[in-house]
Amino acid sequence: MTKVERLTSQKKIVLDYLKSVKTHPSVNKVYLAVRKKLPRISKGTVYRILTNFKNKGEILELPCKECQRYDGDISNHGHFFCRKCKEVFDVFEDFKIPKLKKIKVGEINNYQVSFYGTCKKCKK
Amino acid sequence: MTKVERLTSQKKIVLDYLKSVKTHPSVNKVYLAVRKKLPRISKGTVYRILTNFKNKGEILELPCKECQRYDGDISNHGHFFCRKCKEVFDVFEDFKIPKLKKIKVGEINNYQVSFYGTCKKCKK
DNA sequence: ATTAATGCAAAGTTTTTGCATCCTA
DNA sequence: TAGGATGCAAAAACTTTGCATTAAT
Repeated sequence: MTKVERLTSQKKIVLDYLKSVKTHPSVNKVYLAVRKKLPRISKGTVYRILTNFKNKGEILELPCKECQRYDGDISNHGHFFCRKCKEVFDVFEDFKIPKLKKIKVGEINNYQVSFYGTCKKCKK
Repeated sequence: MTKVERLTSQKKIVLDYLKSVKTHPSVNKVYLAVRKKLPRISKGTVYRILTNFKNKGEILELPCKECQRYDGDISNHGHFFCRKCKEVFDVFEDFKIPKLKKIKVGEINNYQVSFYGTCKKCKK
């Protein structure tokens, strides 16, 4: 028998919160916000729910603060992250990012394009 | 007197390693690799050196595994990360990523474009 | 000789996990 | 009422930091 996922009030409230907000909250921010409605929720649950929604593609995890991998090649190329095997591949296909040094929000030093999906090996 | 940075053998070997390799090693991978040449190097030093090179723009930190912020808006838009105030902004400017469902390395589910720089407020 | 950088170990932080209990389907 | 999800707390994992010592300039 295949496992059937349940919709709990914790999940509903976390998702409502994320969908209602225009900021990009951290795990802790989500925890603090949700706790106003569900004072007994635990951080472990918030972690589990966020991971769950992320895996289903209902929310995005942003590539920001701490990132665990480094690249000595700082030339202009993208990265492909395989969700299955966690491998990282370079992407040299050309994608046109406008050479805007300044966009509305501020001045750009550099940018990165990250692709997520399944690599050829895992696809088989 | 302004502080003058020194070039140590630890820094040289870490950078050589990152520039010589086509993979995207984690902090721990770097540590293990470099330790073959410098058996007494500590992990703390590797962290310090990687942060140092990253800040100088000599290496890239990739937006991969765990990232601390989430976005309930999964529509197609980019993000701008201010290096100063750590704020995150949405970027709705249009950048043309080819609608390739399959590129050489695998099948894409989604992608993100991340910009790094200084936001207007911090620029002043 | 100065003093920046390292190694070490301890402290701090973040994330995961085991398990009894709760509650959705 | 079966078993997926939670709350709690402990463990694991990851990162930073203080300080004595080393070594680049």
